Amino acid sequence: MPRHFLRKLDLFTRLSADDRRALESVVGERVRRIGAREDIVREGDAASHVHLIVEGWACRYKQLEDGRRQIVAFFMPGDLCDTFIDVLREMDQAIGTLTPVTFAEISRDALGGMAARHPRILQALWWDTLVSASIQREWTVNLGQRSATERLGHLLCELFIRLQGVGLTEGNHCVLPTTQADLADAMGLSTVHINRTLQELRGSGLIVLKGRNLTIPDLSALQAASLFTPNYLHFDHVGRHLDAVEPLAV
Amino acid sequence: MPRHFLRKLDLFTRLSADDRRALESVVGERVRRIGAREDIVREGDAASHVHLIVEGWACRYKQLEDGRRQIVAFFMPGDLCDTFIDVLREMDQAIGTLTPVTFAEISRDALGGMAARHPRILQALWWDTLVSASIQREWTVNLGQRSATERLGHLLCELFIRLQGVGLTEGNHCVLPTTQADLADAMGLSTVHINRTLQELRGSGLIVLKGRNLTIPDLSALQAASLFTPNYLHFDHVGRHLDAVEPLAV
DNA sequence: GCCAGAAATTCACCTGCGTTATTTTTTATG
DNA sequence: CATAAAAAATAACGCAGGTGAATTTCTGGC
Repeated sequence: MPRHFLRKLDLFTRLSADDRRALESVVGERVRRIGAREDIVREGDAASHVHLIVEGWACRYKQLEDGRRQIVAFFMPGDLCDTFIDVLREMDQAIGTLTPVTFAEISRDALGGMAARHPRILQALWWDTLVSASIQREWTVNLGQRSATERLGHLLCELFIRLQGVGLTEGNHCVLPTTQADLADAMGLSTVHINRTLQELRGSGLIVLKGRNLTIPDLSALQAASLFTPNYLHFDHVGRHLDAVEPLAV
Repeated sequence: MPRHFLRKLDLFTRLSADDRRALESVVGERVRRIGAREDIVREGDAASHVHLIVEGWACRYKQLEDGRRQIVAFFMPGDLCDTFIDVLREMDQAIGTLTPVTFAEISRDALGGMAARHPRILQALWWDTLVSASIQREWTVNLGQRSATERLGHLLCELFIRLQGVGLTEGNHCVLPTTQADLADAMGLSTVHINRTLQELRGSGLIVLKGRNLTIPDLSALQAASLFTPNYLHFDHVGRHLDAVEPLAV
């Protein structure tokens, strides 16, 4: 069940069969499925559960009083939301779906218990949490300094490489299920300008985007154009590269 | 020595005298002082130490290849940088001083050992880490959605309340040691526009700023003008309010 | 109290992106 | 397959904030 999640943790550490079994059982306990454009967690909710995205995309967002919405993070299969959240009392932002989503709802006790019994899993959860924080910082850089083209290009690089990390790319191609309005809310740009910017990226041959199908013909070219460096994703902890990760047994 | 830090943790939990002594000894082990505009940590450094700001201000920043700089976080006395960082291999951003800074350099082993022996401290460190992450997310909202005036007002609210949390305000007044260029780099605006925006905030009576001296005559007015809500700082975990925190014994 | 460099301020002009509105295309749904 | 609703694309115009260049005001060191 937590196929993509296990694959992602593999980027960081080697989990034992026992670890894997424990994870699978905790994750399998309570799995739910909801439609697109619904909330998994609302602002102000008690911080009681951790959620693992099994299928589909979601986002963390904050809605301002006057309606403006900022997406502060995208969640894709394999992503854990609010891993160690139980220390805080209530959620300060909401988590909503962008597509229909299947997710596992994990109680703090179940997660804590497992972490206590499986130190490598605990270590991997920390890594995942720290990487999320690192991504958040990079978003700050992205919104603060980069032009619309660089900014959007940077996001596409990040999403593509993260999808690669959980095995959801095929060659230089992946599925990008967000609408242009979602991208706009994430990048602090208007939908009109997202559209213009996508045209520009298309025009310069850096991306091919038809419907939900994204192809990046030359990832390093897009990276260069977007001032993107992947170090902040910390995918290289154990000194392996993506290509070197053997396919995950399903 | 870690006076402000202890005071901040007090917002979250009640530490025992024993906890406090342990913290003090770990923090006192290696204290250094460096000048303004120097780096404490450079991008690419091994992630070996944790730093506690004892006096002065610093920031986490990232410099793009072409010279643009984004400040992604401000550090003030009592702030811990990269608490659980040892899981990651190398730093993806740098930490530099804005003023002369006194800081404690804590080895991962010393911190880990203490955390293992003092569960309440561990819990408090988690809280601190999660609050930092929450602040980072709010910065994303700030840069993505708010206008220059709201954005800067929001930052000033946050800094003021954080200073309050470590006992560095007097009434509605505090010291703001940043230059306008620093504020510009943090807010993704030009120095010229930061200047214009400060004038505007002054003109509407929301702030009084002379040199490093900042007064906020009516904090709730500034909050309202900036769409600021303090929930993301999670200062209310134990249900107490700032006013109710007794002065810290020094 | 003087001096140099840093910081703040001001000015004039410009551009990247926003806004509003309309049209076209795609995608769900009965 | 028809239809409605959502998403994408296009267009015209406006403004928030950027740029570059002076100028003035602070600040720290002697």
